[in-house]
Amino acid sequence: MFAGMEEDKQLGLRLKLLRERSGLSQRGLAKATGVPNSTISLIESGKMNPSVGALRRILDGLAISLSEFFAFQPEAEKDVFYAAEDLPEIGKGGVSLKQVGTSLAGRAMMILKETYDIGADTGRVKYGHEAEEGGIVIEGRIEITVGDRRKILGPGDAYYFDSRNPHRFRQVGPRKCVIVSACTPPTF
Amino acid sequence: MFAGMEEDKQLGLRLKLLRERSGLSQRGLAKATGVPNSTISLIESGKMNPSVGALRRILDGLAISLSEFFAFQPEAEKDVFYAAEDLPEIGKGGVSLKQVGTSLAGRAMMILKETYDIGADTGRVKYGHEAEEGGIVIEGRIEITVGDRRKILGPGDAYYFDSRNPHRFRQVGPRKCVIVSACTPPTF
DNA sequence: CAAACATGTTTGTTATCCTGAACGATTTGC
DNA sequence: GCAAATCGTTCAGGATAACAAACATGTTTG
Repeated sequence: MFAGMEEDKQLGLRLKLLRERSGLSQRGLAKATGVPNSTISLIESGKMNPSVGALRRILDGLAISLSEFFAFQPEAEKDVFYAAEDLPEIGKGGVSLKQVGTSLAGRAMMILKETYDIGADTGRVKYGHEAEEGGIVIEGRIEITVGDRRKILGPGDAYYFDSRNPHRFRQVGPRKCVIVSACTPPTF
Repeated sequence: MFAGMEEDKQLGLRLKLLRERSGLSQRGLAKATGVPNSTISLIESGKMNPSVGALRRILDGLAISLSEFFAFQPEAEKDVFYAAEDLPEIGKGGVSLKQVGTSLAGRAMMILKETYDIGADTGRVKYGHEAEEGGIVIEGRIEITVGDRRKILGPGDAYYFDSRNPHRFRQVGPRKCVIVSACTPPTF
């Protein structure tokens, strides 16, 4: 036995739902993808933890990308309003990120309220992450480095860049820095 | 050898970038997740096609969901800083919109700093195109109506909705309201 | 310089994914 | 009514992912 049995069950149910939605049987999907029906059965019943490659081949037959598959939420209730204290918070090393929405799943973008403590520094980030990213400084000052460009921004100043560029955020000055930013996942 | 070698290379590269972004070594991530460093090495170098479960355990250590991971795409180019006074401003009836970026062209989203004077009201707005819109209240209070839902938000509170729904923003309380928001542009 | 540490890589061994084939249970056709 | 077809499931096997330990190469430290 292995650890992630519960997660495998969920993954299987998700696949089953998507397969049935497209009107295919396990064998039909097997034929379309070259993956044996037994594999599909085991995955759907949560008895197997598939490899990414196998899952990809199966999803190809459903014309679904891995990104879409994992973003898919059968019963996703999309909230509209979020109280300040309910925003999920991600903290690491003097940087606090408050995230609008519980997850990127099904969202065109993620909005963050970022708080940088005195001296906080994201470190030199060799490579970027999401697709595009921008924001406005609310209070305090921050030094932002994007590629070979560097600038110190204060309240009201803004930035917008392709976040696949290497970038670094470093708080400067006597008070903490607050930024509201947004970043987008690529459609892929 | 197996078929999806190229895909595994990309997957590995992606993981490597994300790991390095968070400043962890292979061994550091291994320790944080319980997954051996050798496994991480093999995955990153594209020599292995990991199971979903293993990948999930690894990504847990990076605080990244599978959904976010597969939505991630490396590449690069384009960046800009904007001084507060250079932000293009659109004003109409007590509402001031400061727009990050001079043009929407080629941008995945538009970021706005919205200032609502006392009593300002957008009236009912409905976008024809498919778009999403969200934001965080910085100061003051505002009543937001989306479809049949209505709520008054204060500093730190947030919202996110499909902007095809009719929506309305109305300042309330004794002081002007400032919001930083983001919305997706029309898909041309 | 040498010892100690850190990094990513490679090597066996074990666990398990993946497969083709066989199995019961329904449904369809004549 | 009895094949024939279709459905999802289960079962041994070869293939390979996952693991622990050793390896190679810097980098830091005394």
